[in-house]
Amino acid sequence: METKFRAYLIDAEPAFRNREAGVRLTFKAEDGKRTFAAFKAFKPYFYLIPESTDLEAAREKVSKLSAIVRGREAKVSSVEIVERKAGREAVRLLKVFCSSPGHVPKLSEEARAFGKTHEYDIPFTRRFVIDEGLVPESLVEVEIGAEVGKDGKLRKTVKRTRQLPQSPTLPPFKMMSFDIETHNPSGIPNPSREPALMISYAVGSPAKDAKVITYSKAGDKLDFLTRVSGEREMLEKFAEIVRAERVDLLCGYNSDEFDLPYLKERAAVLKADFRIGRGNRGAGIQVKKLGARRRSRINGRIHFDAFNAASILNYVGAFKFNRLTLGSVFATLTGEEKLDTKKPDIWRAYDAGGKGLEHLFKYSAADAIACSRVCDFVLPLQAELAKVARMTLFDVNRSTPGQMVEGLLAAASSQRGEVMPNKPGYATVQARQDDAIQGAFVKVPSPGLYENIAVFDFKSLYPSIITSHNIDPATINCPCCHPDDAHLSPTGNWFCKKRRGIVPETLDKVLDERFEIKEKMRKMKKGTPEYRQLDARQFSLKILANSFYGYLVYARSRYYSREAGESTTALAREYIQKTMAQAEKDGFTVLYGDTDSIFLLHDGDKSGVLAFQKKINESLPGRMELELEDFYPRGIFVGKKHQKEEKGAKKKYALINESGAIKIRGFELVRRDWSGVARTTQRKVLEILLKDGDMDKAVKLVGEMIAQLREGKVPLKDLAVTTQLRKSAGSYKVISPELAAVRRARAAGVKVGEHEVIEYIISRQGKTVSEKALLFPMAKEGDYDAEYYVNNQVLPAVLKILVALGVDEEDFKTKGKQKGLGEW
DNA sequence: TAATTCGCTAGACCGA
DNA sequence: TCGGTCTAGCGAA
Repeated sequence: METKFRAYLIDAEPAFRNREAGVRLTFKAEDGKRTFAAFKAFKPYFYLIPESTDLEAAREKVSKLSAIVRGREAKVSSVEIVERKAGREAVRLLKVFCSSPGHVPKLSEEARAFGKTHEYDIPFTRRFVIDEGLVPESLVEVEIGAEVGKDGKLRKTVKRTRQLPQSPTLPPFKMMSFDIETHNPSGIPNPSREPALMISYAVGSPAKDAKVITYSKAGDKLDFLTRVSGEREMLEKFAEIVRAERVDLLCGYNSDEFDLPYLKERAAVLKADFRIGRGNRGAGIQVKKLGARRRSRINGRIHFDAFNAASILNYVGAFKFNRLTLGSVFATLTGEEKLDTKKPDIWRAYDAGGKGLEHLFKYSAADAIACSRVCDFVLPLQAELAKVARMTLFDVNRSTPGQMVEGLLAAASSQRGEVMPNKPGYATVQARQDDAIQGAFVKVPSPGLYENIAVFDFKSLYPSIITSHNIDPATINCPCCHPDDAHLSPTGNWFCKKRRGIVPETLDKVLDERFEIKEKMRKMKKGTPEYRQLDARQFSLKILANSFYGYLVYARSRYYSREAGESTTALAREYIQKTMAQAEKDGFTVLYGDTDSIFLLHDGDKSGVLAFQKKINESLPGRMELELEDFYPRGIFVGKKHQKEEKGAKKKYALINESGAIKIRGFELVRRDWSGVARTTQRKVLEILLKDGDMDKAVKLVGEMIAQLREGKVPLKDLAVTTQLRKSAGSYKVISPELAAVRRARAAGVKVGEHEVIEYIISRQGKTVSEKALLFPMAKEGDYDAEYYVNNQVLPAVLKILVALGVDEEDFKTKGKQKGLGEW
């Protein structure tokens, strides 16, 4: 029996058959109807560059290597002599095969006695995907054969795979989201003793409704409940549903760390039949420690943790979430509110029963739906990241940007016939972290109100510098080029003009593809599934492109080069400063600039501005390009807090464009660690000044706000300051207001987790700000220190703006008094 | 085992 | 009580 067809390769796991190493590949048929897995044999290996020039002799010795791995003998299975490039050199070296992926670490360590080892730490399935030329989560042609095993059963084997041209489509996964609620009066989840109370789930994408499995007898009017007789039955029911629905992708929120490990342990405690995976392999959940976190794999299905996706996207700046809770992420992505409940209320509501418990059922169902919606949002992006980085969706969902860039470079290295550089050891990492690389140039602005501003920025500045100057750890100061005839950097280093480095070459491809996609998208109808997937693809390429510079100077990078990094930023500073100088020469006033942007004052004649842009672009090398961001009729810059001079504050400005859209950066109003009252007042003042330029109106508004504060009318939610304790509460040197508030709350018995994002207000009780700080849940409506909010929040936020626009500070305060607003 | 540096600001802390 | 310095957090790019 042999069949050939087209299917999506959706997962790859290490596997064995008849003691032979290989991978278990999971495919989803192109029409979405069938999911199936098959085995393909694949031998793990590593490279050895022997010290001795006698390769044959080295090969003899290495083939006899053995080691003890977990009490058993591990032997080298075979050794080949191959040719690869390492750095600038072409070398002949040994490719050492082992019989199990688990033997590679030990055997490569033994092999170090004979020379330098490489690529011994490339994850096995990633190695397979690259060597086989496959792109995970995309369509492949696959030939499946069947053979009869020793036990007489028929087993599917992958005979051959062929990668098909990539198209941006999401594999037709059968999706299911889920969420659990647990009983934890102590505040700390304890799966060995405390039961899981309910499991909610939602099937499909988009999921229409959620169901809740429970063994509670309450809530008989709720039609979305599935009742079972006990906790064990609940677990078994859930596993049964996952199997019956033939789920490919099970999505949770923080389920790597919480839900799945919890269920796994409950199943063990209760001896439940919890076969949630595919195949007959026990519970089917494997929980592995991954640094400080855990990751949970389900055999034969993709476990997708939307929390991981949200936190990475937040980290790289693709999205900005206030908090990484499901509710907050859901609200930011969909603009909707989710039914909420406080954590301690869960077990209380459950124990109390009645209405509270009904609310809890609804809350749990809402969580499953919210999780499903978040997943719908981030999944296309993660799938495209997986394709670009050549990792499975499961892996990419747990990867940092650094690991994704590394995945991409690993594939490029193999294609170029190179051996990858090794990861640095502990001492090297430490040394690399010692002193910082000089970064960007930021021009000091002068405070004031300006008219006719044009803003330019260099398109993908660092990536375009890297590709246009061939910046790479292996092209730096090459012996084949004379510095005068190479790409020269202000640091004195030069980069080869004859051979392309792996970093610029790979980055170039990423940028080229993104450009092509954006071009294609311009001609398409927006909102179609195809358009959305293309958008996800271009976005994932953007994220990756922007991570290359970071990877070059990241201490754990395989392609680290301090000099290459320094050259990138030095060139960036040079380009922006030269462009600014040219602008001045051409009669413009340069207002401001930060890293890759330039703010010019012009006389209202846009053609002059465009002519300047054209001239600059003609002088730029490679793919470097100066883009016109927008024209702004008005803009405001302010002074620094403690500075009498005329110098302005960097990274702080407000602009209004010709259609009236306002762009604000750096001001207190964009910062969560300022109160709502200060932020809204500042926003309104800026809007008035940018739109109507009416200073009296702005001043009046401030006065009104102050009066309201003093009358005690402002609600607590507008007074809360949000911040995070980024260290453990015990390790602080200085007791800040937020720390004091957390300590007070804990002393009163309120649970506050480490590193939690918290909100606090400044009450009237106490002398210093710290003494007055109270966590939001402990504060009482009306009990706030009005003078603090006037003098330390509202006034500092607006004064600098008013002063920058010519208001005299003393005069302003006197006027305030005359209008009967009290003293400040 | 989360790419980087630059910059602003607060409130605490400390010594005179 | 003051003014300078330090610690810490968040945002721009």
